[in-house]
Order: sequence, then structure tokens, then C-alpha cells
Amino acid sequence: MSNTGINQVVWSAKQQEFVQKWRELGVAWGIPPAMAAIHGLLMTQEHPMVTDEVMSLLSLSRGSAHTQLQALVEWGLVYPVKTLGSRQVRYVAERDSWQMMSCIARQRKKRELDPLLELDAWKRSWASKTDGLEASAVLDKTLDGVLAQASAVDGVLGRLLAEDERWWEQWLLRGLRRN
Amino acid sequence: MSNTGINQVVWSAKQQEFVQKWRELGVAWGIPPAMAAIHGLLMTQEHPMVTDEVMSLLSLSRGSAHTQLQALVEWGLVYPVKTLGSRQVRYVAERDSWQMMSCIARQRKKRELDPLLELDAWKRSWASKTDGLEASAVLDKTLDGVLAQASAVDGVLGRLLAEDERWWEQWLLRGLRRN
DNA sequence: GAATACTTTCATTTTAAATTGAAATTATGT
DNA sequence: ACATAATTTCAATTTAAAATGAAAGTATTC
Repeated sequence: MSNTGINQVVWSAKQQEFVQKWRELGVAWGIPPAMAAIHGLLMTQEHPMVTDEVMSLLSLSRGSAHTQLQALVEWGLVYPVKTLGSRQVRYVAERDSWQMMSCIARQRKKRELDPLLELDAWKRSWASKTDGLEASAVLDKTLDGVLAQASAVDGVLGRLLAEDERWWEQWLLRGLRRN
Repeated sequence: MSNTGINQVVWSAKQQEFVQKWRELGVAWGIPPAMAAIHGLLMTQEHPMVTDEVMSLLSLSRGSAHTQLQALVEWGLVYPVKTLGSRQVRYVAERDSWQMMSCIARQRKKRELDPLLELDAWKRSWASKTDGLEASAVLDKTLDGVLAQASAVDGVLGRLLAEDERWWEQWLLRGLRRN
């Protein structure tokens, strides 16, 4: 039985343009091009897709398609759907934009914010030993400020991502109209 | 006259560790290693530094040291200080952590958020032409959500970065304690 | 329990980004 | 104007990340 054609795959000029843009955006966000492109493609597709369809529409190798699909599933941006009576797996993108952005934010927090917060422990580990004589008061001061801000952001982000509700919509709007 | 030694350069184990960590952090944030390292180094230094000092402490080529120092100045993270009676330029890092983080946020907004916001114009440019027949209602719906969120973030970020005041500290804290 | 259909892995290659270093340029002091 | 001391540029190289593709692995069906 053929893989393609169970559900019609639509691949219009608009969709192709979108995928191209999503890929570029992905690169700017530090996301592997193939990963962003696959995500973009699945965002445009009504129905779950099979690896071979992804491969051929985006001209990707099997290895890359597979690896990036896994990563997308790992991130929670894409769901694997098992086809009954077959080993074949199909993939659909998360449709809810809030869920989608949450997934991305969570990953970025892990990659970017958490390592920054770890500097606090590092700083404390040096607190006792007097390095030379007051080796860098300048650093300590700036770093304290940075860490304070980082943990404020961490707190807000934590709340934001923990909730399913969207109290943040109100909260953001309140931020918009000053104070 | 020798370049080094006008102001004593301090380069302790703690500082070296910090620079190493700052470099890694920079890489996670999509910043060139040399740029992050230089920034880290200048954050630890009491006094403005000359290109040759940066080069030798970090084992960088002149080209790289120069280019990345320019970038740091461009971003507003580092200030060039002209030495009187000499063509020599020295560099100091911005000390205020809020200013520092603002600079970074501004650059990231430019690189990451603005291109996302441009998708709105793109979407509208396709609004009229009916691509096939309802080519991708799925995409349109998710994309609308994403763009709404993006512009909310843009609004808040815009305010945050425009101000010199720190009303946001209160605002972030309020975000922390729910509602 | 083969044979088939699909998935997974991973050593090698490709690609894009960052770095190098030496030559060209420009400013400064004599 | 000259020599010197610094900065700036950029073609060539290096590096790290991502992509490839073929081989190995694993379910599923007959």
C-alpha cells in the first residue's frame, strides 16, 4: 500500500513561502533549519504526515527528517500518531498557539536562562575565598544585578509556563497600558 | 611607551572562570564566543582596556578582538574611551546591569521578534488571493494566535526598553505573586 | 520464522559562522 | 612631510553544528 494519498497532501505556493519564512525565523531563534522547516510544514497540514512525505516535500534526508521529527516530538511541538494496522507513524503539529509558544519558551528557558541562574551558585562558591585582595568588586556588583533580573524573569516565566489558563493575556495587556 | 601597565590589569582564577562561563552562556544565547568572552573580561576589569591586552589575555587574533569589540560598542555593552595624546582606544564595559540587559534585549528583539512580527504583513499580502481553495485554514488560525502573542510581547518589551525608570521591577514582582 | 515495511543510528560530509593573520589604511607626533 | 603607532579590512582557514545516506535494527504480516 502506498504511503501518500490516504489523506491528500496540500502543498501550495503560500505554504511553501510560509515554510521558507518559518525556517529563516527558526535559524534566527537558534533552531536547526530542518527542524524549523518540518515544523512549518506540519503547521500548514490539515492531516498527520508520514516521514517520507516530509522528506520529499522538503528535500531532506531520511536521517535528518527522522532526527528533527524526534526533536519536535520531544519539545512537544509535534505529536506522533500511530496508524492502526501498521507500524507507520504519522506526525501532526500542535495547533494551539499558546501551547506551541509555551513549548518553545520552555526549551529556551532551559538553554538560556537556567545556565545563567546557575551563576548564582558559582558566585556563592567563591564568596568565602578571597581571591587576591578584592579581585573584582566591579564584577560582583554587576553580576548581582544581572542575577536579580534573571531570577525575576525566571519567576514570571515559571508562572507563565506552569499555568494552562491565560491570566497572562490580561497581565501582558496591563503591562501595555503603563504601570 | 608600553601599552600595558598604565592601569594594573587583574586576571585572577575567579575572573578567568567567570569569563569561561560567560563565553559558554554567550554561545547558548547565540553570541559569538569571542564577543562574549571579551564582554566577560571587560566586566571583570576595573579600568578600560586596550585591544592588545584583550588579545593576549584571551588568546585572540587582532582581527577577532577588533571586530568583536566593535560589535560590543555597537550593541552598547562597551564604551570606547579615547586616551589623550594618543590614537590608542581603550574599552570599558557598561556597569549598570539594567542597561546591559536592555542592550541585549534590544538586539534580540531585532533579531528574533521583529522578523516574526513581519509575518503579519506577509499574511495580509496573501489575504486577497485565494490560494487553491482554502489552502490552509489550519495555518491561518495558528498563525493568528502566534502573531497576537508576538505583538503582545512586543508591546511590553517596547515599553520596558523605552523607559529608563524601573517601573518594571514592580511589575515583574506583581507578576510573580500571581495575578 | 521468513520476508517485508518501517524506524533508528552513526561515521562521514557539508554548510554556515567565526576566527585568523597579514596587508592596507589612517591618524598622530616630530 | 615623514616615520611611527595604532586601527581596519578581508581572503583564507578553522570550527562547530547540521545534514547525509547507507547500514543496522525492529516490529508486523503472511
